[in-house]
Amino acid sequence: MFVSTPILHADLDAFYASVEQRDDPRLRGRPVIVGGGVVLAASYEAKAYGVRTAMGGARARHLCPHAVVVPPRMSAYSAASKAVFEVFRDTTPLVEGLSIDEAFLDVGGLHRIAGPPEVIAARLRADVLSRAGLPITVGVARTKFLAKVASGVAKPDGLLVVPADRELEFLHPLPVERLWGVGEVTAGKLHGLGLRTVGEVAALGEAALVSMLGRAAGRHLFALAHNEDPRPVQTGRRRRSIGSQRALGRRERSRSDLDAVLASLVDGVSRRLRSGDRACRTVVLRLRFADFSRATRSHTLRSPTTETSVLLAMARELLGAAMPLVRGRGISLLGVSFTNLQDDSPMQLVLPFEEQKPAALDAALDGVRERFGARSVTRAVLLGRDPGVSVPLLPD
DNA sequence: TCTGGGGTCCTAGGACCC
DNA sequence: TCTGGGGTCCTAGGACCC
Repeated sequence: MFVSTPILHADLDAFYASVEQRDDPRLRGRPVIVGGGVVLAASYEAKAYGVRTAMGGARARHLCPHAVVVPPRMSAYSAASKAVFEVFRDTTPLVEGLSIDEAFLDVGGLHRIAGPPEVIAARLRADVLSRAGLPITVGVARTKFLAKVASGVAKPDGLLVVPADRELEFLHPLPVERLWGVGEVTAGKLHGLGLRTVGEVAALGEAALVSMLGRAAGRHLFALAHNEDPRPVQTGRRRRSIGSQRALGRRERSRSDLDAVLASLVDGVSRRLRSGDRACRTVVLRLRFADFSRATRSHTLRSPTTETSVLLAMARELLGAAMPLVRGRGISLLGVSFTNLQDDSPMQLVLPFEEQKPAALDAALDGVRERFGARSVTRAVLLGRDPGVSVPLLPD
């Protein structure tokens, strides 16, 4: 049935809410909302009342007054995610995580030992339920894109296999919102042209889509509507940025309040940066104003760093420079993210440095760069002749 | 009834270099 | 004295996803 490699898209159902229902039997069968100010997750019992992720908490409680609202327990979700990904990796080594609660699994080559994909998928669902106690939906298709569409259609607690010879038959009647990458804005533009199904989009030319949505988005949508998606399942993809943000509400904040929030954000993200053995070159400051307009300011360092002090100084400078934007509007959110991440594996090299001259030091550092193929040196320590003496050199 | 927190990718203009 | 075309990097903004 599958001419080429079948791909599974495995997606936990209402993940945070399911973890809460698993851990507290009193919540089972009842509408559960995770998160207070805004809905982080809603159980399917709550979704039946129209409660949706990202909805304001007040509106959600209005729609479903008898819902149980629980505060998020991120560490529990993180542990649950680890357990589920273990099941994934016991199924196949070719696992590409997309987020905390979903992944692609390449099960090509497993046919002989594990059976056809629909059997592998059914067993995966049973294993996740028995080992992690969580319901999961699996979509199976020839491409990543179609597998994801299939799991979306099959939710909740479902399994849907799209046979290779019936792909367009499955895809074309679906509403355009089902397409990965079509959100509110794009759907609105398509609706404006009277296009409601994937098949209607497919009938449109690529040029028309490109002129409406831009080059990449237009081509992407055209390809997906024709079920063209050659992307392989990729293991070992690394995170490209890390960040943290904090909503500040409506209240006016003093400059020192803002600075304290900024310092705690930078401190937290820097720790995560170091614990992941990464270094950062670009610091991005994110602001949201009382009217919900947004702005970002960024700065790129000449060499990557892991030092909180350097990163905080950068963030402070960006905030200072952005203050004129704030005037009269008030800040409702402050965020910091680090991008342009590079490896900061603890590689060390000791070079003799006999000549006490700066040029010789530069040459030694160049030697380190060359040896590791590194673009920069983020930390260096001078060791004295007396082994008890060492002097750290700060990055520039 | 106001709107969280974590990410990805793309675009477009300008600086700079060859 | 005037001037092409291509490439990379940085910055700001925006759409989208879970």
